[in-house]
Amino acid sequence: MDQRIVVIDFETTGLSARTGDRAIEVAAVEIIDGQVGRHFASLMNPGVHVPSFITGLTGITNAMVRSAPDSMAVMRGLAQFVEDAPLVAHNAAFDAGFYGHEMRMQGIDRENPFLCSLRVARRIYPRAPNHKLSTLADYVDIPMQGTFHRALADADLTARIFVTMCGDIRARYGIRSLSVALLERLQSVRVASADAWLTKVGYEETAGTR
DNA sequence: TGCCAGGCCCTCTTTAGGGCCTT
Repeated sequence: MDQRIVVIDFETTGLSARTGDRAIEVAAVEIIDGQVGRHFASLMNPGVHVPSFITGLTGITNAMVRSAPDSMAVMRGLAQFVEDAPLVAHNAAFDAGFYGHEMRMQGIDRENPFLCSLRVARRIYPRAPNHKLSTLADYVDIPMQGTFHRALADADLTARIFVTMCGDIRARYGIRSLSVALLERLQSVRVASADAWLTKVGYEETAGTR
């Protein structure tokens, strides 16, 4: 894939922006020419309390958030880093919800398309024990660098898993031009028929170059 | 008062239910 894409991960106060939860940390990692490149990462202060459960899960404390830049500054920096790139997240519905919510709260108009590494993984690695980020890292033999449930470590790991998945798709099915559009199509193919669909796509691409 | 996320995905389905995944 020669298009610049950006992997994004939020740490938040809970599971839903709609019920008042807010982002407290964000990281974005770019992928260019199939290689992991620059990153953007920051804690952010939305002015809300961090629940003890979240501190236990992430290690992010109320003191850390209070001394962080406010949400406006961080989301502006994130918008500059992301630009108009397609975004990738593990369980994208979650991160897309917070991305849209936090951008709107700061008056920033962004409509980046999202790809879901979880949905792709379910189709490419149907035999994995499960499709949690940590399990997938073990399954494709990628070591974690950093701490789970911190934004930069999770985004970087997601980026390296995504690059590996794209490489496996190319190698397994003979697909050379692995575009964002093709991955969006793959996400909508039923899990049970993804293997046959990718085989067909690879065959058609090979036939088209003869 | 009682409840409190929500989209994806499979199956003992489709007039539904429950597990998976994210924090």
